Amino acid sequence: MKGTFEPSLLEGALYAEWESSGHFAPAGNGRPFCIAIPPPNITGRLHLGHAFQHTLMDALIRYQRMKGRQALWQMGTDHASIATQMIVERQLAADGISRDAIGREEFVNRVWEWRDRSGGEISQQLRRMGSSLDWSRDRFTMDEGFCTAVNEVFVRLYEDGLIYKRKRLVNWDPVLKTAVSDLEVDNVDEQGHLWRIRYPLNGVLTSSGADHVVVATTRPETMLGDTGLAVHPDDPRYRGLIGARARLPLVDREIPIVADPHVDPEFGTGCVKVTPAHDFNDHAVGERHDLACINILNADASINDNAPAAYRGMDRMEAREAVVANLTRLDLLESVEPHALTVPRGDRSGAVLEPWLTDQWWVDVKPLAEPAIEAVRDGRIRFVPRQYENMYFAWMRDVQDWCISRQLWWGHRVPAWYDSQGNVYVGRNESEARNKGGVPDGTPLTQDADVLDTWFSSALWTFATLGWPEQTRELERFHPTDVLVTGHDIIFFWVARMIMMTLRFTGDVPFRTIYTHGLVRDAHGAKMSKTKGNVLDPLDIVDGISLEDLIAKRTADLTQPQMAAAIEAATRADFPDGIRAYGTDALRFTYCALASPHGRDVNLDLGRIDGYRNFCNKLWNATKFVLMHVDGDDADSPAPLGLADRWIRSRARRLIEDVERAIGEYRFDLYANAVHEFAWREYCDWYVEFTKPALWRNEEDAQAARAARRTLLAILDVLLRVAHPLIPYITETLWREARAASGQTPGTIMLDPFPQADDLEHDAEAVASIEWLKAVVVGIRNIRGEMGIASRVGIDLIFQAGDATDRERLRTAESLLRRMAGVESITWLTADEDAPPAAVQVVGNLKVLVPLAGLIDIDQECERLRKTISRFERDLARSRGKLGNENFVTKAPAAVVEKERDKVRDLETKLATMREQLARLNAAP
RNA sequence: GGGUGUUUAGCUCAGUUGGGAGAGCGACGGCCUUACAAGCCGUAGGUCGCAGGUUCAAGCCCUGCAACACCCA
Repeated sequence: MKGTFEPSLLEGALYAEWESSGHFAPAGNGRPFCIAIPPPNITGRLHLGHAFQHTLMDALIRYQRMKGRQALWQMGTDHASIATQMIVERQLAADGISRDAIGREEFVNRVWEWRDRSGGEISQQLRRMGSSLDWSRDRFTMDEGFCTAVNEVFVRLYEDGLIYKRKRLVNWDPVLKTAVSDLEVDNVDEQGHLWRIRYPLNGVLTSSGADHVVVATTRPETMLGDTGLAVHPDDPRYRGLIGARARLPLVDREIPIVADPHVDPEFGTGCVKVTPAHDFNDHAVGERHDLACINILNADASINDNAPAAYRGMDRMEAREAVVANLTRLDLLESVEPHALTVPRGDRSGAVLEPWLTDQWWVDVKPLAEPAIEAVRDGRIRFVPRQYENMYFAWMRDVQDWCISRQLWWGHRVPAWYDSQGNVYVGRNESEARNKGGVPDGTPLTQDADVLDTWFSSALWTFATLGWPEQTRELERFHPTDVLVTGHDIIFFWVARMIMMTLRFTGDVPFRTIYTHGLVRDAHGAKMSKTKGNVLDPLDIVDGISLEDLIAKRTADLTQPQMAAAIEAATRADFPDGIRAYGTDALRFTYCALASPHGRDVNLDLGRIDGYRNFCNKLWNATKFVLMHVDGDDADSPAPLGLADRWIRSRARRLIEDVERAIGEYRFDLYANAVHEFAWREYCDWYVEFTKPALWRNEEDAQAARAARRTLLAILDVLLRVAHPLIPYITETLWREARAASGQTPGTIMLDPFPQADDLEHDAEAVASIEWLKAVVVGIRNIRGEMGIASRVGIDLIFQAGDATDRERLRTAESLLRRMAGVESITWLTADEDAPPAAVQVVGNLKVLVPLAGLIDIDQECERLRKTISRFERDLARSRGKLGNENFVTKAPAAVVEKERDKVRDLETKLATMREQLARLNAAP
């Protein structure tokens, strides 16, 4: 094995080979295991959040594949109706083309062209992350089969009365000129104003004798559509006015004053204007009191002809100024003051949304929600972590009807047709609609112009990707899928709707477990956004990027170009040297290590990635070491295992057990930590060092050397396979080298069985002996470190006291001890023999003495001893205190009490030894 | 306003039916020890947000408060 660890040299070629060999497709006869990828939008590039999610899914898939299951990771992409249409429109606009100019058909063609270009980029990024997706089954939410599924679902829900068309208030985006669902509304706290306006009364006076009432509003322009005033029925200020009439200023319309218990007497003056056509609450009030509903807005939120001529054609904000100016002129404006309010904005366009009365298609969600709630309640679907279940229940219990039509061109067109009288015919296609409606062939029908909400199609994801509505083999085999890995931000958008639709149409759940992870944030915990200029492309971490390129990337195409300077400064501060090439494995390992059990957000810190890249390097070098010593002959010639060999096998067994448990609980952090800890702290730091004496004395003890070589190789093999789901590239590379070195023809680690704990025996005696040895070695190193004894200086070690076990352990481990602690000679004294002045460590009943002569400063050692003694004294006092407490002794479990007694005995022994040693040193010349 | 979560070492975070406070990074000191300086050896550092309560025993359970984050209205 040559060279150093260089991720870029091994990743690309390996993936291409895996893919072309067909290893990503499910194979074998094992129990099926399936994950459907949350389909990335075709709109853009993968971000760090995707990469995080895909790492976790790939780890699960690779693990299950190695466990022998038929593992399918279903690939696919989402057409992302609004987002995609916006992007393509923007690109056309840059060329001076408007969507209206080229027409619907041509526009949709352009989007398909764009999708064919852009979709490839996403797949390349997914491949670079090592994702073992089954590309041969790639799906798209607008491919032919998916369109069939969408129409099928629409028609069946319509026939069951769960889809209906109705004129209702919707959230209207006046920039995109489409309805959006409640979930697509961002409620943003903003600073605005509260205007108090006088509405003259018609023939009555208020209780205080005024000829008008004052109405407070944050949106004065909507008064053009007012059709009433409302007060609380118990509000004494207005009791006499209920049923009376007021005159609407500027419009000169007579409007009634009604009493409604939903009016908040505390807000403003306690008397509110009612605009049923432009406010959800007012709409409800209007319906309760039979008030007229006057729409004053056009689709672009300009004022329409239902308003007085003076305002027609004005934008709503312009109209607001005009209304306020005119009220002022008429002396009807009592006051205006700053006021904090919540403004509804479209999550895509950012535009202020208007409640607007339009014809839309709706899903009656309640009947779908009940079985979906039940599926989670009875445990057929499990959330990990658990707490998201509450959020899910809360939302589902109070779920509102879902507006699924969008006034867009890109998406699934609503499968409904109209004749010239406006009668509607719903069918899987035009001819079915015509037949079912009994419409003669000669009568022209026009299809509904609207498309469906993107989430309507993605709600069918798990079963439509497997072939539904046809009853395919894949559907039978892989559905329900096993686990959904997703962010908590789309539980309502997507997860809940998948559960509802899947239960309805397959009679089963879409998945058994929902693993929700947090969002990936930057190292400071800030949400990544293009506007803030703190986004990172996962591939820039994999491949590295220079500072200047990163700045250029972050400041390109900004919607707010004035931010460029600040973004550049922040980028320079965070990445003074740009980003080095960490490789995919290091990034993946970092993601797993940071995947917390609480599903909370992940702050991605380059320092962490750096550490895990070093870990990959460590694996590389460890393998290099092993292969330097291995020769193919060992494979078939067993040799009795030495102490260290038996110890590391016991440890490897525990590694497998720990990892199995961790992945079963979706504890990717524990998985990563277990691998890291074992590979570095046990295999490299101790076991590799233990083998060196044997390897170097090959001539004298060929058996021991062979046992060491075989164990080095066997455990490396286990380690690489255990780590493979996390870090696929380097493990595949090293595993092949290792297999080749032992004379085997390697296939792929991907399909090699995951190690089984039962193939490795636990040897309690070996573990105890090595733990003893480590305690002695660490004790000596501690003295070396604190006394500044260089490692090249050999030590003439003295053991004193101790028992037969200590002697036996020294006998079996002496050569290891000499090597690990730099020991020249070992002398064993009985407890009553005189030892020369020395620094001491106590291991059980055994004193480990490092003689001072020429090496150690007596005062320094005394100081060290005093420190240790006082620490032990504190511990001892606390333990004695506990044991002195009768309640503790009688009420605590016997095991706990006994443990405390052991501790006291141990501390007493150590303290006695150290005090004696201290006295001796103090007496020394 | 309602809900959920978080608060542990300088930083990022673990802490598994309540039983001796941990890791990584960073800091400090020492090492070019024949796999690895992307390394090796060692050291320091915490009133576990605050105040109560339950218990022989609380980072963990209960109550209240504070700060922060997110979801919903």
